[in-house]
Amino acid sequence: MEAGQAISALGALAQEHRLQTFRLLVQAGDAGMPAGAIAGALGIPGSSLSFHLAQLAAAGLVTQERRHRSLIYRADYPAMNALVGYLMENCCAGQAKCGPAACAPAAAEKETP
Amino acid sequence: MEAGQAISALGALAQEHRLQTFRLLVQAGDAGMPAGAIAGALGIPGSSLSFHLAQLAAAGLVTQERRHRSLIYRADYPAMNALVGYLMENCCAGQAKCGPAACAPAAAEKETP
DNA sequence: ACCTCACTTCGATCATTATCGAAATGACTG
DNA sequence: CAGTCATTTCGATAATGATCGAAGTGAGGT
Repeated sequence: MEAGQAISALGALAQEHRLQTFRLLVQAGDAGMPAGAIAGALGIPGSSLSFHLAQLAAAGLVTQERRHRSLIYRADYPAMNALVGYLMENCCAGQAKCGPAACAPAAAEKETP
Repeated sequence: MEAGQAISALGALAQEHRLQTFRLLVQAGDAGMPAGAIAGALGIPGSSLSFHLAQLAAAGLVTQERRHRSLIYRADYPAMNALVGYLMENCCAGQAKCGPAACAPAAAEKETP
């Protein structure tokens, strides 16, 4: 992972509504959530949420897929794993038992072998 | 970890020079680095670095300790672990093999049993 | 006790970002 | 093929953050 990507991702998460959104999607797992449901859960107007979802998508943290009339958003687990891996890279000069994190729901495993 | 703390920490890391600083300290491990050495490594004026170090400290990501004439900064590993733990909380609705990350150099172990 | 050096605070300027309602888009449904 | 509904784009406003030089602070050395 490059520094610029990491900064984008961290900046995307450093905002109340976007962090809530991302955690919501992380916990939703493979099922994802439609934009409207997220807006409802956070209690913010759709236009505001759309702005935040665009930022998360630009940072590579979420993906979207059309499902009937709704757009389903999902957390991008490989991106999340890459981000924490970047933060902890060469941790403690490699001297200690520093385990990298890894999260992979069933359907995302293809991207993180 | 509370949401406000996580947002502070993510916001603190979402900046080129602060991210570089933090990663430098993560890799420096228990030894830490004096402010002047960091400023030299990044090529930025001391006043700018001081501003960024204050933000990292306010977010709880680094600690400082006086050592002779220098101030030694160190990454706060428990805070880092808590942050990634917060991001991955209840990941995938708990259905998958989601391992939390943990990094602890020798001298920091007391804080993460 | 003074002086020196490492670092921080101050003040001003510039740039980026969050917010929301209204209007537009575009894909499914009947 | 027209209507409807979920979502995005637009435009304007307000707030927050980054930058740097100069001046200040305070612990250590001599």
